[in-house]
Amino acid sequence: MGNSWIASPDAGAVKKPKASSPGDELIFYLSKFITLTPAETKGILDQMQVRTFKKGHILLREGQMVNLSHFILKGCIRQYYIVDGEEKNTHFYTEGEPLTPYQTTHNKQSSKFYLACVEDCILTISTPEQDAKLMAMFPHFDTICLTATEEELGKSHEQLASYIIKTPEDRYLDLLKTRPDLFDRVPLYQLASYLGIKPESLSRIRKRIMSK
Amino acid sequence: MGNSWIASPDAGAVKKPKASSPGDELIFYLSKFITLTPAETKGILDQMQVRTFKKGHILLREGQMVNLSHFILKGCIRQYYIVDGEEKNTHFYTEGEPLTPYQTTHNKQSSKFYLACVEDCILTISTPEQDAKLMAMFPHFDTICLTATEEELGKSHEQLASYIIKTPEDRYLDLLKTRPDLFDRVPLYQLASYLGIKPESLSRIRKRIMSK
DNA sequence: GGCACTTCTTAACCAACGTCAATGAACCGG
DNA sequence: CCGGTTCATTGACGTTGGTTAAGAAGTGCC
Repeated sequence: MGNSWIASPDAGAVKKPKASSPGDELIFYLSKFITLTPAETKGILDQMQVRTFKKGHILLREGQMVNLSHFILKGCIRQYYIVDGEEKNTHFYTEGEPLTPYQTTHNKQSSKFYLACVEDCILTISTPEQDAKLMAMFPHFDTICLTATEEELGKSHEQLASYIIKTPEDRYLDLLKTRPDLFDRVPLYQLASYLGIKPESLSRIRKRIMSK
Repeated sequence: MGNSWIASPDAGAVKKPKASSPGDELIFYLSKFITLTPAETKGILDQMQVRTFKKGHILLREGQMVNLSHFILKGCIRQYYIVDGEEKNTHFYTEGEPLTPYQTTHNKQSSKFYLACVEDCILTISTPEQDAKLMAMFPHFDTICLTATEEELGKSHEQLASYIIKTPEDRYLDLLKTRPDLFDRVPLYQLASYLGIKPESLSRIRKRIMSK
């Protein structure tokens, strides 16, 4: 609603050449790990391909072997599996997060999950070839990627631990604290499956908490 | 039992200079990602520090800021949190797996979990400085690490998905299939917490399955 | 406005896990 | 061999989540 970046009414395909602000998000992310020279910053922004996608657009389907990497400049993307005809959400990615299909890229396996836009999205897009080009341009770029990936792995381990250790109610309260924005962007029934429960149970948990 | 590698009776501290077979495990692991030249193989093995640890030895405690990396040549290590005085196991690492304390290393945070030897273990040990030295010796070593870390991240995402999607019974059956060795090495009550349930529930699940 | 669709909530009933307590098997040390 | 410890199992009972069905609130379209 009222998002000035979404100019075109058709789904996707609007190329955004190094516009002023969207690239900043990516540069900010990278500068968490390394200090970029102006030349490097320019090189990255010149390389950068940006596209918009409409709410509901499916970036990746089960069985596909797409291996594009994305970085979210604006919007929200959910990862989900379909089990017995039911969507099970396992991740919500938002602004400033990288999105790499590891299984597909390295093991030449087809994807087991879906990726879909929860809202209108602005994403960078890069092929493995483009990534390799950037690596070649900037010698220490793979060190950045290693650090970033290790950070993601640490987060993933912590999240896994929270599923083993905590109750769904605990996880709901955690999510309220750590990612309150999701409650304005994602319907509750999708967050329910992310918490590992059914929408009816989430309702009961919310009711239970209210009366405390 | 009858493990000829465990020669010394005291906990840890037995340095094993590039002995014949234990290093092979590490070289095999690395060769999954890259073809090593004989010189590289020798360099890695020369750098390699190996120590044995006795069953029950705690490698890392909650609150510590140790940042040693390990690679398991022999044995089994469990990662666990202590919540309300109870141990909650979140990972079991076995032969041929790397063990890096990401949070501690990068974010200078103290560890939230413990690492303990389930059995007598033979591990490589390396400091961040030694890792950096290897990186400097072999230009593409960080690319290997990136690939390995991305693979770990993919696995972690899949495991997280299994907790969101599956029932404890499903996870028990999965574990029987994918890591049957754990049932000979790890007591059931520890596997129970790994499956996200209490030992009593695991008993009931096993009984339920028996009668089918 | 009226209708369809989506999303969230509620209720009743059942299945599964947690809790508490007790039992028994296997193992270890003296 | 005995006594203590660890580990797995079982039963009774309470709590929580799943299932099914229904309804209410909000949204968009004709």
